Amino acid sequence: MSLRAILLITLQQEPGTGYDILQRFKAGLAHVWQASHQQLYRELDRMRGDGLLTCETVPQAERPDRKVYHLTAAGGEALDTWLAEPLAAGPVREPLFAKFFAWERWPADARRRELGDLHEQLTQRLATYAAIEEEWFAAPERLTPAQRAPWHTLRLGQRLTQTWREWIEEVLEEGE
Amino acid sequence: MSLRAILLITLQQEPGTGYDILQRFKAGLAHVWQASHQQLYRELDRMRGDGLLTCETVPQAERPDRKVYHLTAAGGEALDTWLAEPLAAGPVREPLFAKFFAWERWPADARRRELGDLHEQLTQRLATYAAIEEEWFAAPERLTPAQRAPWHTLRLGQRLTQTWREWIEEVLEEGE
DNA sequence: CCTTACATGTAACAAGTTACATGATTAG
DNA sequence: CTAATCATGTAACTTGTTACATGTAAGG
Repeated sequence: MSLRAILLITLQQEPGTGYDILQRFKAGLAHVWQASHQQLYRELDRMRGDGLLTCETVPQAERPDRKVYHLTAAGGEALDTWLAEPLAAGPVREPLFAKFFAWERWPADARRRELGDLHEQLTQRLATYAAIEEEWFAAPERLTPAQRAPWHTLRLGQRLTQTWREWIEEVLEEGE
Repeated sequence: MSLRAILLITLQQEPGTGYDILQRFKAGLAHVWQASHQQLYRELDRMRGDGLLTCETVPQAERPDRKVYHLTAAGGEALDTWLAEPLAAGPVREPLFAKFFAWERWPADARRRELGDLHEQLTQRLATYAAIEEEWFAAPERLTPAQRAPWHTLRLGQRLTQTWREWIEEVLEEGE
């Protein structure tokens, strides 16, 4: 259901094609959601079949037709229903943690390399977050609540990433 | 591949049946991995088919036979291969964040209820973590590295949970 | 010449969920 | 009587990944 909800939210803000939505994901929702184009096209078609969306085909010269999807009234209701009911807690699945349970078999050099690489990725992610924050949320106190809401998600992303990074540093220090 | 790796690790520590593995998940691996019994039985059978496990059927009176799975040499190699290569970063998918991008449509009371419930769940989880820590890791400085490794995963779990909880408090405060 | 942007899809597979099914034993 | 523990599975479905497929136009 989550992908559906994401698509309902995206299309409620503005109608668009599968391709458009992918671009929006890359631009602003990347730290919130990722999906492949195959998933999008399949899901959009199903949602149309379920009456949540309508599809308007816009022919183009020398290019495939654009299929612009719009939210229907039923789609809006489905979104409101989803927003109203609390989300079920997802299952815990942390593959990296599994390696810690096979510590003796996990070669020390592979471990240092893997944790080091991860540390670097997290550092990079923090830089990306900082750039997004500077560009969009430079003055959070002057934003409306609705504008500040996405900023909150960014802030949590930052803090979780920092927490991870500190932890990696500690683990690496210990196995000096 | 991750479920496979988890099963290889679990069975490398000690052979067992699907049912045994589920119990072990509940006992000690719950903050690392969760899987349903259907997933286990299916995956164990496939792994046997791929030569990673052997299956010894132990008949029992008045109960279904126990199917005890053991790691084969190929299974050990598969595990070592998995440990040696770094994990690919998983995609980001945080359904709760999506609601923040539909802030105006998200009713304030539903929001407060959902965040409040989540806060409570996280508090409960922290209590569970604390109990596990007291029971198994009371004196971490006296543990061997291999024994301390699972403790690290618990520590990160604690800190991530705390980070989440603080963030929820801030969001709730703001929408007073 | 090569890559990126534009714009859509099919097919097969892997992973995970939900529902259904069986059947004895033990504890409350 | 009810629920939990032991112990296994099948079937249908949803979700997500990977590989394959097509074709133009613009920019370096």
